[in-house]
Amino acid sequence: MMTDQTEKPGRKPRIRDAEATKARILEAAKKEFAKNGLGGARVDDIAEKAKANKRMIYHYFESKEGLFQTVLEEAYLDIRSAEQKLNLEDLDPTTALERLVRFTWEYYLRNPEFLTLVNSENLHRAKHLKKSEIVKSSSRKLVGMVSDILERGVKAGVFRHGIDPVQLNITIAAVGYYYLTNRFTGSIIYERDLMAKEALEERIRFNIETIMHLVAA
Amino acid sequence: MMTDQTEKPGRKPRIRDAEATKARILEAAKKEFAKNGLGGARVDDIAEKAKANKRMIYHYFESKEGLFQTVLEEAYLDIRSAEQKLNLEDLDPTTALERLVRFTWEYYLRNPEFLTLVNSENLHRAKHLKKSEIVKSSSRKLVGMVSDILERGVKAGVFRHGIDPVQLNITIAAVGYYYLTNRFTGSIIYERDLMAKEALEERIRFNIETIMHLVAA
DNA sequence: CGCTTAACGCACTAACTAGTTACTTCTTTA
DNA sequence: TAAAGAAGTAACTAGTTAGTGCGTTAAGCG
Repeated sequence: MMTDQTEKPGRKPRIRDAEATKARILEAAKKEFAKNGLGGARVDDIAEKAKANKRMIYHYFESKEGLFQTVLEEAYLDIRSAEQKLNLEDLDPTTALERLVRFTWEYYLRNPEFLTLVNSENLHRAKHLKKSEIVKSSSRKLVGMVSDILERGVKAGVFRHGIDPVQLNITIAAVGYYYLTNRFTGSIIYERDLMAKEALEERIRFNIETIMHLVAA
Repeated sequence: MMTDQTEKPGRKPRIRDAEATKARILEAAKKEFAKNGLGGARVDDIAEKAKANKRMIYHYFESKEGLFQTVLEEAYLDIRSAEQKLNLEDLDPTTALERLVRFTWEYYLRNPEFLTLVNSENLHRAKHLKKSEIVKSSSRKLVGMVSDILERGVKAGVFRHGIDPVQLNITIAAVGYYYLTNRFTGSIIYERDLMAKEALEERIRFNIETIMHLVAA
């Protein structure tokens, strides 16, 4: 059936912008996947919230899983690129390490979707991330950064010798990640509001202490 | 329609055992929820794997969410009860703390469903756990245990003063939990098999070091 | 032994869900 | 300016899914 739209003066002509539509879909998808997981997210809801047609999702991303993979990859690239911008190599080792711990904490705090996306990906045994070569190479840089800080610290006599940069990296992530991803069950188990302003401040202080005691000479 | 079963000599009469059926359903549900999350798990699959009829799930647990809540509650009670059996109050503070760190790690390692169930519950903002009074009270005992170890350690001059037992508790959980729940993405990011025997041994050693340095006087 | 109660099972439904078909409409460029 | 191709849409399909209605069967008890 044909509708003669020139007859209706009130209708707005659709503005076409592939990149903008793609970006809206990705943003909506990130929120939905983070809120409900890969299995719980609904393609129809994502389309609606992106103010796009569902068909466009399949046009740009092939499938729901293809969309998830893109969302996940972008999330990893975002945190890795933010880490690069810290310029830790220009700071003395102690300051650099503290800054990384603080950054990691604040990134998780401001981007809680990242935590949920990673959890979702682990539920699926990382089958989407496996395919992403660029995420691997950007992660290598992060390990290199921490490795460099450790070496400089040992040379300066402020850090102890023999710490594995990968283990340290994991631990820096762990002390923030666990607290924040489990903030709901944690608030019940420990009977305090883990997301209260003072609680958050106390936690980052504690985390910095933990890491500093761990590396101290 | 009526089937005269006395005519068929080969058929085995169903053995009726409400408790056993309930237990089989719970066991199957734990596995399914852990594998696929609350949203991804299928009630039909749970029924099949429990060798029970789907109708029984609704008979005993009212709904899929009711079943999830029971599974989750049992999981928490199991770890809390295992912690109680450690008898940490009979050990000197340093040994007691190391034992708790090791126990937590090994529990997570042997019961990976626990990690996934907790993740799933946090995706749902802990709405099921909120209702469970018994989980709260058993968690209070855990914090009390750590609190006691810390106090004894300070008195004995081996631990430093002023450490918050809740923060310590969270950190002990964190360093194991993060590593294991993110073992799939972690193995890609850090380009090593995090679940290899030596990797696991290295990690528990590192975690004990982390906690010991943190509390050391 | 017969009766009640609780365990159990089949077959169904109403709502949902990922993905598709078959179009229309806008934009660019030869 | 016309044609081609890309962006966008609505309605549909085939398969799933949580939850139920209702009948059957075993076990315990007076």
